[in-house]
Amino acid sequence: MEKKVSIKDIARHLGVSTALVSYVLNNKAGRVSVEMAEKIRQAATELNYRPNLIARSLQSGKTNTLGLIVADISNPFFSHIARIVEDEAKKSGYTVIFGSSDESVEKSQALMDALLNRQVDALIIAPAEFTEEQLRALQKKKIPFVLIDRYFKDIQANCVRIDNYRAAYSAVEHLINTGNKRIAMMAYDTGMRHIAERIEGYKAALKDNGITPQESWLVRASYHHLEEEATLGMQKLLSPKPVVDAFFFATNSLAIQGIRQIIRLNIKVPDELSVISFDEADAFDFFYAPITYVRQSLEDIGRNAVQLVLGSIARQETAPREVLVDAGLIIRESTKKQHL
Amino acid sequence: MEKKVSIKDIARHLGVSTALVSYVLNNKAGRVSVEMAEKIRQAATELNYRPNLIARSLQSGKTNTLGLIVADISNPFFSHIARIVEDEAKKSGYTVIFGSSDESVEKSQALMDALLNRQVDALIIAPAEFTEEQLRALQKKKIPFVLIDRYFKDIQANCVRIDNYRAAYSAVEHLINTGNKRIAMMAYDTGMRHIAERIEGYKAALKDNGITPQESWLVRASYHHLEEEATLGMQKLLSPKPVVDAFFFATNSLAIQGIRQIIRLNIKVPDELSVISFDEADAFDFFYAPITYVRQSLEDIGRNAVQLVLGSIARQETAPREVLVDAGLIIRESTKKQHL
DNA sequence: AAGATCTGCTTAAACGTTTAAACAAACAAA
DNA sequence: TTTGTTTGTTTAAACGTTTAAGCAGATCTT
Repeated sequence: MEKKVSIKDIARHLGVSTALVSYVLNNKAGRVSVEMAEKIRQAATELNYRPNLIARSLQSGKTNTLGLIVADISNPFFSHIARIVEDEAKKSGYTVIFGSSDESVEKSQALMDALLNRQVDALIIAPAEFTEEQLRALQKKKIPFVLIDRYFKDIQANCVRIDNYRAAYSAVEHLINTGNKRIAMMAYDTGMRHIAERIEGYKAALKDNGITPQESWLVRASYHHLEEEATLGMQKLLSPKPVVDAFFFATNSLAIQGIRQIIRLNIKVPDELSVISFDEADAFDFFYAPITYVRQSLEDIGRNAVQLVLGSIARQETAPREVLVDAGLIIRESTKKQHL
Repeated sequence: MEKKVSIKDIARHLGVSTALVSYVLNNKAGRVSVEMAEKIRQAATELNYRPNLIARSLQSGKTNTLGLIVADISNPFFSHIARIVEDEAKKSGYTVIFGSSDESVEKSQALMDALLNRQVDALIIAPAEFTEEQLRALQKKKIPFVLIDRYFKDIQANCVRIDNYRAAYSAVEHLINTGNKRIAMMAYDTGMRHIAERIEGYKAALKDNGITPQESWLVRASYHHLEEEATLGMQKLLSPKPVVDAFFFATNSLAIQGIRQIIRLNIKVPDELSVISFDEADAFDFFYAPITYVRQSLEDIGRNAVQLVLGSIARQETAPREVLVDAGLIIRESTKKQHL
């Protein structure tokens, strides 16, 4: 690593003070002569000066960096958001450091520590379960942050999300309207509110249509043993022949696993089983009966999250804002029963 | 943002010097009394001291941060690598800042500047086309970096990749062995070497088997107009009926677009058309004829990249190393012609 | 008893910026 | 002419660390 050019080098090179150089290079040159300014700028390019943002940050207390905490950056849902966040942040001169919590309290804590030690100006977080305390700690330290996708009942914080209850309700309603009665749902085995509300929406839609939700219809799978538990759960309801008319998946990762089973068991969609999922996936288009899904605008989520949190930074303290983004049902073959 | 606790605060609190506190907290305590050390450590936890890594970095000249530059973090290929890189880096106490170059020379340059200004210790780069100069600049500045996935003929640098020629060759060979003669290929419209070598491998395999590659069989699509150009290119060869027996896609993003067309045109795979792609995708499993693909281990790529670049940091200057990771053909339905 | 060594701690400089305050010279106002 | 203001620049401190060097006091050597 070659010796880097600092403001000091420019100053020495021109025989002036570092202060002057700094003023010019930051355009805070209220009272610098035009000639001097020109000379300094020229020397800067000549010597190929690059500001050391670390030094700047130490002095200013701002890093112009956002920390992004998601469950798993390799999950397309989150990586897509990451890209939006990146672009939106860049517009305001911010850089993004990311980390995957792996839905673990400990990793989440470690991540936050690492990001905060690096003095990120704010955090964008898709929080893992049982991390309320960590969020409260952020609030106590007055670190601006915004939650995305997930949220907690007893945490008042900036949050960008959809109305999960309503989205799930309409999805299930659609299943009912297309002639399904025995409707199963697969959800993560978690108490997280976004999932809980999807389940509530599912149950409410059933009840409101005179269907009594059966406990056995609700398949739970844990994040860390998704494949096994999803497989097992699906088999119970689908093998040898489906005992339900339809399946509603609470996330796309669950749907991917679930549909793998549907393929393996050679169940005909939608005739033997209607299918609906949350979120998008290329895979949904490639299935012979393209999957109907609840679309949430990741663009809206990412953009609003950045806006919100940059706002919080700018005007110091603000009452937490909650942004609800739209979610819509994209209806396709997987919910079109032939006999209708 | 509440006042943060610094080493100075601990020192004042105990009436000792900051040096002593620093020595203890860094376990460089060769000559500190046990009682004092204990007192300091206790005060540190009591006051909830968190080291300011920015300050540490300024002093040490190391940020323990890696910059990751990919074409698009929302592309599963890259986001998967990002996750591996993240995990592998964390093992050595490193954090990752990422950015998407969007296959643009300018964005790539801007990204590098941004990352270097933030004093990242090294870069992991999937370089965009025509960025050779940028890489040479890095070499001149002696910034450690490692290329992944892509590489240049005239740049001697650390690099982790597969043997693209050979991988493509075997893929096409497989198509030939399963009875295909007129074999088309879709590739990005780029001179990038990894793509060029895949094309060479494709042509060589044809020639070696007595098939003369037709120029019209090679469909080119640009990154920025992928959808239109891929659509158009596919239609020329497939509509109204396929004039080729098989299609070989140079990347999974190309395959996704291509297969969309195959679905739209209702072409039967593999009977009317065999299909093979590079890289994995959930979508490949969901197609009625699961897609045969060339698998490269993203784990190997990510892990080796981090190892290589951390090695470069540690032992200052090293001759560039090139790591070839394995690639294997995963054979499935999309290349199993019925009449064989 | 005098020097040498060890022990436990402090001093102070450095990393590369920013920025309030000071200052000298030039100019304007009275 | 004196006083005041403006202009262009410098000084110096600060941000939170690390770390070489220094320095007393205690302990060991001979």
